[in-house]
Amino acid sequence: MNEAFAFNLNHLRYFYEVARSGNMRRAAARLGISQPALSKQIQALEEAIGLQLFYRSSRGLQPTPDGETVFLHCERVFGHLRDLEETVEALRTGSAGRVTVGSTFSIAEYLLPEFIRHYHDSYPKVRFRLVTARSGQVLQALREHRVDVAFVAGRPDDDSLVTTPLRDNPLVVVVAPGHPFTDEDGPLPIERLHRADMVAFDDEAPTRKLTDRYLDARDVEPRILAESPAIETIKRLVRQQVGFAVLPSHCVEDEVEAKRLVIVDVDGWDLHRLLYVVHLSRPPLPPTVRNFVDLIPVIVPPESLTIADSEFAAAM
Amino acid sequence: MNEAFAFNLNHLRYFYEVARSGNMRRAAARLGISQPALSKQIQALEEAIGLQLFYRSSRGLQPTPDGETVFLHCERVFGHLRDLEETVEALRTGSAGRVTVGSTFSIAEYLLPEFIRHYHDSYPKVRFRLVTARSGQVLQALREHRVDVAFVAGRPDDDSLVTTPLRDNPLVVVVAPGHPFTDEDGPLPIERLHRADMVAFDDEAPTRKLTDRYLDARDVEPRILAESPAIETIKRLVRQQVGFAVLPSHCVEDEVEAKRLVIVDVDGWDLHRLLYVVHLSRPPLPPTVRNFVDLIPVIVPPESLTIADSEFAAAM
DNA sequence: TAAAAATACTCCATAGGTATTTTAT
DNA sequence: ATAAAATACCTATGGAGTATTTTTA
Repeated sequence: MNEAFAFNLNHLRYFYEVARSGNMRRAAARLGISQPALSKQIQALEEAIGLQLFYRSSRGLQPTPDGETVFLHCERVFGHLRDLEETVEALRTGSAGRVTVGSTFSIAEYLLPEFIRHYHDSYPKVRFRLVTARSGQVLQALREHRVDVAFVAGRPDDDSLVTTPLRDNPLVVVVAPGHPFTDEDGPLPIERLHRADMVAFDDEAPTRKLTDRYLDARDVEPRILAESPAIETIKRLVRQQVGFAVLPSHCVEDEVEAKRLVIVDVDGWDLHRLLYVVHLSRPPLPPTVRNFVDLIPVIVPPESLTIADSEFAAAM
Repeated sequence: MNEAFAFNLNHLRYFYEVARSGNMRRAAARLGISQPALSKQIQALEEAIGLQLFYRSSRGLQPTPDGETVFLHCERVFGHLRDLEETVEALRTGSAGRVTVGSTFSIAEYLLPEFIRHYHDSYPKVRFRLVTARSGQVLQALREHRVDVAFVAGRPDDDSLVTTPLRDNPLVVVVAPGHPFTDEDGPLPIERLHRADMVAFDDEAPTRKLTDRYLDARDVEPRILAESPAIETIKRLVRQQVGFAVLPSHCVEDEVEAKRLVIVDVDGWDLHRLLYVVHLSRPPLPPTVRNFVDLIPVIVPPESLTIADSEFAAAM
């Protein structure tokens, strides 16, 4: 079945050192063991593999031709073992390896590139894999070890997970320039959203659920003309004047800057959620991942923490 | 100085098997050890290299990314170790390796090709190295392990050597066709060699010493016109009518057959020596060499053994 | 609750140590 | 006579066993 090796690594190390020095006393000293111990192990090796490996004389030991052959093989085996040790060392220090990140689409698009670039400056040999999905799926991947660390919106209620608040992430009402909401003088009363045309995430998306909840609590029920799981699609529809949308503010920064979208100042609007970095509480994070997580610049206004968070958790 | 490895081969074997089967119980069974023993060793390995190698769950174990990396290295290391084991196995059975043969010029030229071809039929993967020198040098090479086996003329008196008679090897008087010795009607009286022109080995050669002794004992002293260590040179000189020579009979077979040399029937001529296969009594012969020696076709007429032999030994 | 791994403990095989003998030049 | 390896004998470590507990799905 699964045969053990006839020899072990110490046998080979000892043999190698004796072959190199041709002298048991010296070899034993270099190996940090006694001469008789070494002598015995060399004999044990010869016995185990059934070959005479040295010519003995009163001047020391000289490898036989068979010994020379074994010697060459040892060099190759040791070479690979040193490779393995170096790899292990790199993995242990986190200077090499791979980090698999799971993230929602929006975080992957708007925050991760910066985090990865930042980390990469310090650890250029570590490679990245990115898995994007909705928060729930990302967390499932985390639990199944398909990703090392997850970026999600809202704190998952699972004590096998370690969650760290990452960003306060306001959801804002956006419309295209020229939309009736933009005519308003002063803040838009929230009632104006009632029955208004809206473009929304599909109803699996946590953001959609959160938004529905928030509007419902304020007796606002928009007319949802279009649904999509893709932010880019939603933004495009809004720009086509299909309706308003509620989107994470960081996802519309560029368009607002370019005046392709407008954030509507809805009276009393205060919809937040927190973005979280999440990893498993056990086993301990591998060093690469630990380093990555430690280098993420966390920016959370302290006052925004509890309320928005609990509200979101309830919506999950 | 010379650092031990943080792990041993069993650690790697165990890890490998667990990673393959994802199940300690099964892996332990395949490895022929108990589950707790395996569990402990896997933990010891993780401890030793400082990396978490598996995700544990109640459904078994799954390698971490670091574990996967180590796994790939294991495969390479095991590949080389299997190579080493196969090589050792081949050397042990004698099916591969190298035999270094030391031989006198004449034996190397006239007998060895046949021996090697014969052996090669059974062991095609074994390579040969041939070292040719005079008997004394060949035996010295044997003592210093520079050759595995020696072919020499005459039994060396050294009880660290094992000698096996190989061939009875008559030394014969040869001349070119047309030489005066060939005019004789019936056997040539040995006195005719006295003062006759002769081509001889140089005076370091054992054959020369033996011949000198033999002739001297019979009060014959030829005039040595030319000396050479090389048989081919001597034969060429004889064919040029420079004189007669005393040569090993097996060295002149071809020329006698082709009538380029003639063996002279000297009255009462009876000069023999034995050719020997010699190896060291310790250490035991490596299998390749053992097989080679065992396959040498030894052909010695029993009656020729003792006398010729002792006479030669005295001449050494 | 069932299936798996981890722990607790006991035991023994063996690698290694010291003292000494043997071997070869 | 000397310098080396081999042997004899003892010790202790760690790898492996059995019985049991812990964990998680």
